[in-house]
Amino acid sequence: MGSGKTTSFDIAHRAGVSQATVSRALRDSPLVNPKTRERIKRVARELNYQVDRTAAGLRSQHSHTLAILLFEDPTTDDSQINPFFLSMLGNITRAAARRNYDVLVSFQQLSDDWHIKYQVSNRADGIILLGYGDYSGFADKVDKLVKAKARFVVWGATGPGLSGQTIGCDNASGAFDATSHLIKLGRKNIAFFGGTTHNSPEFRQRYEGYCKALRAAGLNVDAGLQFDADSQETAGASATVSLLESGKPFDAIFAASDLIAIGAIKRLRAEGLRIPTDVSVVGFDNIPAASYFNPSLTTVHQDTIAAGEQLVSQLIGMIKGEQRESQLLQPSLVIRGSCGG
Amino acid sequence: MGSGKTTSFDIAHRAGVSQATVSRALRDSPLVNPKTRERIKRVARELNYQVDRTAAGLRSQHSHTLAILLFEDPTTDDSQINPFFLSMLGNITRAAARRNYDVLVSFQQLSDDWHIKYQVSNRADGIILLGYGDYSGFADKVDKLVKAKARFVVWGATGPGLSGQTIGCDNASGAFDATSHLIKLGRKNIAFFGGTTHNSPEFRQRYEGYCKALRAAGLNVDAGLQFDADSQETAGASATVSLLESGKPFDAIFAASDLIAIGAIKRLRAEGLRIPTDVSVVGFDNIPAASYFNPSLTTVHQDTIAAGEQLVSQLIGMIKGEQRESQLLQPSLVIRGSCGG
DNA sequence: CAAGTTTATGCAATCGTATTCAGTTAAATT
DNA sequence: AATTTAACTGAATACGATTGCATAAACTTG
Repeated sequence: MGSGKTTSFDIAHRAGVSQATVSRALRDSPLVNPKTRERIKRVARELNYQVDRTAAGLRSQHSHTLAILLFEDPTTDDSQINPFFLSMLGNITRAAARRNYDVLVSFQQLSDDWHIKYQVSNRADGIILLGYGDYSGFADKVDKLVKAKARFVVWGATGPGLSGQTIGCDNASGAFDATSHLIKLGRKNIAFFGGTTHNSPEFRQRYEGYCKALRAAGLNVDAGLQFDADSQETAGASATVSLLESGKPFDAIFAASDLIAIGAIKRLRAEGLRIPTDVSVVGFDNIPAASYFNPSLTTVHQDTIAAGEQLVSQLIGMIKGEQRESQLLQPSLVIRGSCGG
Repeated sequence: MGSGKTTSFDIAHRAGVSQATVSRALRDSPLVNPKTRERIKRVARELNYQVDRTAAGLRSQHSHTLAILLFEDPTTDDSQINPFFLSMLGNITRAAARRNYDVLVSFQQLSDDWHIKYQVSNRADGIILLGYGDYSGFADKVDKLVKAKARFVVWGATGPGLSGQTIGCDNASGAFDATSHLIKLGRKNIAFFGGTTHNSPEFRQRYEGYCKALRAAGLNVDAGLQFDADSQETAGASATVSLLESGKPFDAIFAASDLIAIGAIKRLRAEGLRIPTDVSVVGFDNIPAASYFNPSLTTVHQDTIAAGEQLVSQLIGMIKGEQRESQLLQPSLVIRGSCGG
């Protein structure tokens, strides 16, 4: 008669069966007679009963929950979050929902002890790691995850020594296509904006794709045309300044992210250069703003819906004990106004 | 000597105390001797021990988790999620993280039994409801939440009969400012895009602010200049078509969302009209794309960082048993290119 | 019809922590 | 010195499900 919450005991009593049978019935166990099951379910519905997921989780040792860990550029502080990852986040959540998994979202600084926090504290059955940025020290922690037998998938590149499952887009191929397109348009001096050293493996792969395209067309790779930039808009602006100051001739820029491209275009405009007449620009990611920008931005599209779907299905597969291989998604070039032609 | 996970018993044994003391020490209870506490904490660290949140939650009956329920326009299916809400989502998560709360994200169709699902199943201590869209039947479910004594806050307007705590921006005031600005620029025939009837209370409030501004300037409110539109870009396009077909003269549009505004501008352009020379357009939300759009979009800015902060602090306050009042955030007009002047 | 199977069900033991209640010292008070 | 008080600690239990094991009834089968 307690005013407490309804438990499986209450509904067991009401249905004239044991609590164990209630538990089984609600989970559609074949062990319980169909008629009994229906009766139990009806009573449960009448009492607005819902299984206490905490208790269930404790007993069964899994939470039916996936954790998304989004690693932020520590530099970014209070500014808005990279729209590309927000979009990923949304699509992952949807994909998880389709499979009846809940999603726990968490922003992390790379310095944190995230590798312990979720692996052990039983909040999630598996982890999805998302993020650009400086991955130094990242591999170590991922290794700890592996050793702890945590289930997780990483979005991004399969870095050196990065064990575990990875879902990523074929950055090199996307960059190759983008650069080749610029070459096809007759551009000869194509600059690359995006870090190659301390930055993310994604950016490095994009640089490699860029180099490959140049070589494939018989053009020289001029290291002096590569400028560091993290994924922010401001980085695009400063890279542009560096480029201009270098005095090198250039007629195109391939930026490792849309935000970099946008930052660059704004800066170029401020200097009186016309896009795409004087300079062709191509970005990467195809964030929503890319199509709204003026000029609309030619960019490499990553299918975040497919990516979310893949990440989730991969991770859930691993949770269920299946053996899975890393996957590479094929990006596609979206041609818009910023490159001319 | 089980190979199982480390529990509080393991560390109790290792530290030569009881499990109860371990539990207390790790939670900084004043009941345990400082020296003992330090020793316990050290052992815990050595063993990489983390409290099992599931077990803790079961025992203490709270999860230290907030759930975000994002209500989607059922029309939207697989398209991308409204960037405004993605941004809210990000900022809420950050605000929650600052207070050491985890965040559970869930997309819901309004038809679902969400009102039961989270209220009872103990997944979250409190709920944040987000979403535009048709709120019919929404109030009922919110009432059920209230009756079930669920802790929750709603983002949006305090609708009729919408009990419970609400955090929202002052839509009427934002709309008033936006419309007044258009009037100040000399526009006389200002259309309004956004539903007034079956749509969200937010949109209705924005319409009211629009009307108020017209009246305050001694202008007529012409009901024929109001066109229904949900928050999507396509809706903006179709509203534009309707407006053009109506044959009414117009020199400005106030759209209830940025996406509507963008859809409208694209359509107007396709018809050969110049923005802002022929038609001034103002939006609402200040999504990232607004500043990138061509022409850059004049819009009403909602501070999503402050909103996230408010929602979380309010909700956690309620969870802790404090009495809280609904809050109204002040939006601000961001003047850009699309309105001229 | 006896023996073996299948089908449904209940009992009771977990899962790992938080917390109540009852000590056991050591310090303070009279 | 006797007694109260304060400061810690531990044993035991509760949280609400899941699940291995035992068992009874119903059903096959030779």
